[in-house]
Amino acid sequence: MKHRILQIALDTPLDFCFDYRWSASAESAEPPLPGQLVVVPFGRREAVGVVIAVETQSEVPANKLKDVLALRAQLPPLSPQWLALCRFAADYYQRPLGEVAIPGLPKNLRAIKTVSLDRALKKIAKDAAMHDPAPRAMPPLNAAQQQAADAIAAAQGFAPMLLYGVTGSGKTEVYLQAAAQILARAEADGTAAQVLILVPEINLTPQLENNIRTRFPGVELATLHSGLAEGERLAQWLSVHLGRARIILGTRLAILASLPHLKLIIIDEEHDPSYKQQEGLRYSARDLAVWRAHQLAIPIVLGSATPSLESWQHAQSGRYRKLELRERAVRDAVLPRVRLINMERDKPAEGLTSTLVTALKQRLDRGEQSLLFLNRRGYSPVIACDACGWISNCTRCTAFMVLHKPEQRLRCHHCGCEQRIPRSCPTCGNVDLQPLGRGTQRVEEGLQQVFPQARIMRIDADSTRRKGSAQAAFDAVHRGEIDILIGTQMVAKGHDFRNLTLVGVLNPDTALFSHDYRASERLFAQLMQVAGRAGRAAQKEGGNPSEVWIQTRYPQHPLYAAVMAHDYDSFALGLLEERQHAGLPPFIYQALLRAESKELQTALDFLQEASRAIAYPAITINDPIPMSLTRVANVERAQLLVESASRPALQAFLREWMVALRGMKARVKWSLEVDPVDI
DNA sequence: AGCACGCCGACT
DNA sequence: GTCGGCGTGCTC
Repeated sequence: MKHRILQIALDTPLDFCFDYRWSASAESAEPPLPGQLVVVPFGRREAVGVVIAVETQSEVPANKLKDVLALRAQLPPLSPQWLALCRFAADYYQRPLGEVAIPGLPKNLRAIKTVSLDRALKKIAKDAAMHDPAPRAMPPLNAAQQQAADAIAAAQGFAPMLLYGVTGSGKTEVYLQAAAQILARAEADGTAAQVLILVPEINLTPQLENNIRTRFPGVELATLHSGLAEGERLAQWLSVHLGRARIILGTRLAILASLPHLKLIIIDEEHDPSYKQQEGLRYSARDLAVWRAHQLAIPIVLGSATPSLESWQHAQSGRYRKLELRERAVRDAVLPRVRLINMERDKPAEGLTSTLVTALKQRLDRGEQSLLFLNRRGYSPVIACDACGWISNCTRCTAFMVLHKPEQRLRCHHCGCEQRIPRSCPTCGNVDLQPLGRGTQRVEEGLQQVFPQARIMRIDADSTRRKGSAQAAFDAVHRGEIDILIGTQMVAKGHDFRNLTLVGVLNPDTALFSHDYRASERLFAQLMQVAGRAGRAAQKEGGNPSEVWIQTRYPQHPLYAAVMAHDYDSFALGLLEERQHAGLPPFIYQALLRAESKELQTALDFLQEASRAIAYPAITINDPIPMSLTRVANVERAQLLVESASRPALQAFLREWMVALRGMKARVKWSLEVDPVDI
C-alpha cells in the first residue's frame, strides 16, 4: 500500500484531528509513525502537526483531503506514552489534543522551515563537556533523611509519596540521594533512567542547579523553563527527548516534555500555586505528574513543609505514603521562635511596631541580618483626597491605582495602565492627596528614617525587573552586604540565608478574611515558609535563638496559634474538617465556566443559558456571579461554578456540556477551568 | 486562533 | 474613488 491517511493534531481551538493524504516517495517509502511531526497545508497557511494515527481510509470526502507537505524524519517520534499523556490532559481539561501537544514543543520544531538539529546537538555536547567531573561525595544524611531516601529508591511500581519535612529539614538532600540511587541502579543494570525534578520557579532556586551539577559530575543535566532563549530551549528539550539528559530540572511546563526514560518524579514545594498554569491550558503540573507516574508505574515524591490539603488528605487516607522529616538537617539548627505583636496595643509607626524596631536594632548591633515580609509591592495601594473622598480608582478596572513613588506614577497592577501622580485632587483641586496603606517601597523609606546607618534592600517584582537583578540582589544578601531585607513573597522561597536571625511579618491579616476559602491555607504556607528563612545555620554557643515576629490585629486567631507551634498537622486537620462540612475540595470536585464581555449582563446571560444547556445527575450548577475583580481592562467578567462529589460524573458532564456550549454560538468569550484554585 | 471575504463610512 | 472598520465563516 503506497498511500495512507494520517490523522494529525494541529494547534487550533477545533476539537478534532485533521486527515491528510500521505504518499510514499523516494526518500521515505515507509509510512510515518504516530508521534512524528509533519508540515501540512492548513487553510491558506501551513502548520506543523503531530501524527496521531495512520489509517488506510478517511471519512473526509476525497476532494477535501490534502497531501502532507513534509515529514520531520530527523526527529525520533514522540512516544506513545507521551501521546497518551497529551490525550489524557486534553480530555481532562476539555481542550483540543493539538492545543496540548504542540505549544509545549520548542518553537524551532514548530516552525515551518526545517531546522538544523545538528547545531542544537553540538551545543548539547559542548555544554556537557564544560562541566567536567570534579567528583564530590554526597554529604551524610541524618537517620530520617536516609530512611526517606532509601524508601524512595526502593519503591516498586506506582508509588506516590508525600515527603513531609519542616523548612530546613534537608528535603533536597533526600531528593538527590534517592535520584543518585535510582541512576546508579540503572547504570548497573545497563538501562537508561531519567529523573524529573520540578520546582515552582527556577530563578528563585539557583543554588539547586549548581548543587546538582557538583553532586552529579559527568551526569547530563537539562533545565526546562520559560526563561530559556529559543536555541537553548531546543537544545535542552532535545537532550531530554533523545534520552541523553539523566536529570531534568524544570518548572511546571517540564511535565509536558518528552521524557522517554522517566524513572522518578520529584515535586519540590508541591503545595506551591505556581504549579497551576493560569492561562491557556489551565493544567496542574502536580496532578499531571501523578498521572504520569501512574501511567509509567514509577515512584513520585511530593515534597513540602506545608502540603496542599489535597495531598495531605491522600497521605492520611493511605493513598500516598507519608515520609516525615521532623528535624532541621543542620545539627543544632533549631526552628525559630515565632511570636505575635498585638498591633492594637503596640501601635506601629511607619508600619513598624516598637517591638519589631527593638528586635531590628538588636540584629544591627550584633551584625546579624533581618528580613521583613510584606506581600504588597508599590508605595501605597491607593491614594485619596481627605477633602472630597476621591480615591485613585483605575478607569478600566474595578481596582485601585497603586502609588509607585520612585517612578512618581500611579499604576494599575491588573491592566498595566499608568499615569503621573496628580498634583491635586481631580475632583476638588485639593493639593493634599494622602497615600493610604503601605507597600514595600514605603516600608523601605520608613526603615531608612528609623535606621539611617543600616544597609537596606528591597526585593520585589519592581526592584528586580531587569534580567539577573534578582540574582544580584540575593548575592549581595549572601555576601553580608545587607542588614535589612524587605520584600514580597519573592524573598520567602528557598533561600538559605545563614546569617539571618530575624524575620518580621508586617501585615498578614487581610488573608484571614478573604472570600477565597484557600486564602488561609496559602497564608499558613507562606508564613511557615518565610519563618523558615531564619535560623538555618547552627545556633551559636550561648547565642540567642532566631526569632519570627508577626504583627497582627488578631492575635487570638487560631491560624497564628498553629504557626507559633509550627503545627501544620492540627491546622490541616482543622481545615479538612471545615472543608468536609462545607462540601469543599478536596472532598468535592469543581469546574468553573468563565465568560467575559463589554457588558456584564451579556456575560451573566450567557452563563445563565449555559447552566440550562443540559441536565445531568449528581452535578450541582450554581448561579452565575460576577467575578470578584469584575472589570479588567474594560472587560466585564462573570463565572459559573459546577460541583460534584464524583470526579467521573463531573468529567462526563463536562464532556457533554462542552459540546452543547460550542453549539451555542455565544456572543461572549468563554473558557472552562477544571479544578480551579482561585475562586 | 488565524486568515480570508464582504459590505459600509471618511480620507488624499 | 480607495483605505480600513470588524461581522461571518472556514480550516482535512
